[in-house]
Amino acid sequence: MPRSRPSAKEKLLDAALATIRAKGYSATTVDDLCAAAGVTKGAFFHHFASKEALAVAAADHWSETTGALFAGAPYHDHADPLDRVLAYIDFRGSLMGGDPAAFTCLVGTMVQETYGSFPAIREACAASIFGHAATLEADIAEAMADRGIEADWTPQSLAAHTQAVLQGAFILAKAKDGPQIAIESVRHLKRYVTLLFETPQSKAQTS
Amino acid sequence: MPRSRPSAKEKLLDAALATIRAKGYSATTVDDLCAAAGVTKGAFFHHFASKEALAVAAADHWSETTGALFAGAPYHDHADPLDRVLAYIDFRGSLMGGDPAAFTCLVGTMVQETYGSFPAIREACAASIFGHAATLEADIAEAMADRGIEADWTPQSLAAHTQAVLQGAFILAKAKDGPQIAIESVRHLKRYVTLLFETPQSKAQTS
DNA sequence: GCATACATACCAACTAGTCGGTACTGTTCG
DNA sequence: CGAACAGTACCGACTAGTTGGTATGTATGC
Repeated sequence: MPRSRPSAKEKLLDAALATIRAKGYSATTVDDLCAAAGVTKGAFFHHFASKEALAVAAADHWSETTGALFAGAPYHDHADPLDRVLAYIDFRGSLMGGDPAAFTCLVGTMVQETYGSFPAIREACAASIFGHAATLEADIAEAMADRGIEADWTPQSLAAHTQAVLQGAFILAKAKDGPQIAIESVRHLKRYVTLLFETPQSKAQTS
Repeated sequence: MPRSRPSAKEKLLDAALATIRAKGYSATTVDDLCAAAGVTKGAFFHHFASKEALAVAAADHWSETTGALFAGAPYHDHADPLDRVLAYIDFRGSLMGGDPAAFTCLVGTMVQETYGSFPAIREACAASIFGHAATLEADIAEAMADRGIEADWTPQSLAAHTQAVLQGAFILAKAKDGPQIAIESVRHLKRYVTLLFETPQSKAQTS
């Protein structure tokens, strides 16, 4: 792993995370990124074939960065799988504070702007979101098995739902320009998961 | 109400809803909007002082359009307030189909791109989202009173949470480029609300 | 000497916004 | 009545600045 001083490529990727989270993909110019990274345009197009290619690389970089954060987070330490899921939700809530640009999701922001126009970016964002969701499925499945729950929903669908709540919470936080409303939605999510696993036989069915 | 043939202003606002939902705010150019509306640039800047001003007007137009849609929707007809809330959620799910650009939310998309750079747009989007959420609060409060529920959450917070789930569901739908995943999140939301009002004394507390 | 990693100068296309002008719709006044 | 006037809606060529991307040069390490 060559990590002497950060190369132009690494600086550009880090700058992309910060800048695109704050301004969005379309409004972020190549010059913005070069200025934020402290490199020149030549360096940019030496490492990335296009602005679109940088966005794909940034989504992958985001997956790696956040993947490492969650892999090392303490919520995995609980013995009970349901406790791990609930602690994951708490952990997500604990990350919410300060400026929305600092705690919201790069790929959720990017996919909104690009899904119709840049399929490659959309796919990279989808891979990031659902790849992360997949890390929850085993714990959810184990918790269901533990408690003998037979439901009309799957671990995959509940994992996806947690990401929907988080992404939606980020939008509300941006609209309100503060984290409080997002934290409240995360509380609702925790309450939902708690109720799901409390309710005997999962008698709550939906149409 | 002068509604002979649609004026340039109306055509531009309608074009803005469609185009910005598909491409985002920053990637939508004034020329795009003029072409989609079939008017010239002169007409655009005759009616709107700037692109930003159009976005604010478009958010307001969105509020009116969707406000009328929901005001006239059949979910209000249920006698029981909880049934009204659940029918609202079903109604939201029933709107999800086809291309994401056709059923996702303009203001949720716009606020993501603009919250840090265009405060006026952010405020218009926030007003739209939370104004809509507020239309649910009375039914939720009534349902709580009906069932004697004393909870550590408020009607306002549950109403906001429904919007978070919907906004997040839209993001997942865009990432997957299809409505199915969003519909599943809406089912989870309905299950949550059902469980909340089934659980006696709302014994599920969160930290 | 040769690939990699940058830097500098540059360009064609596009961008939001401007500006002088036209067409139409009433209103006023002789 | 009808001519003069006024206000609004709209047109489309234009511009100054920005955009993503390119062409070319150079420094460094193997």
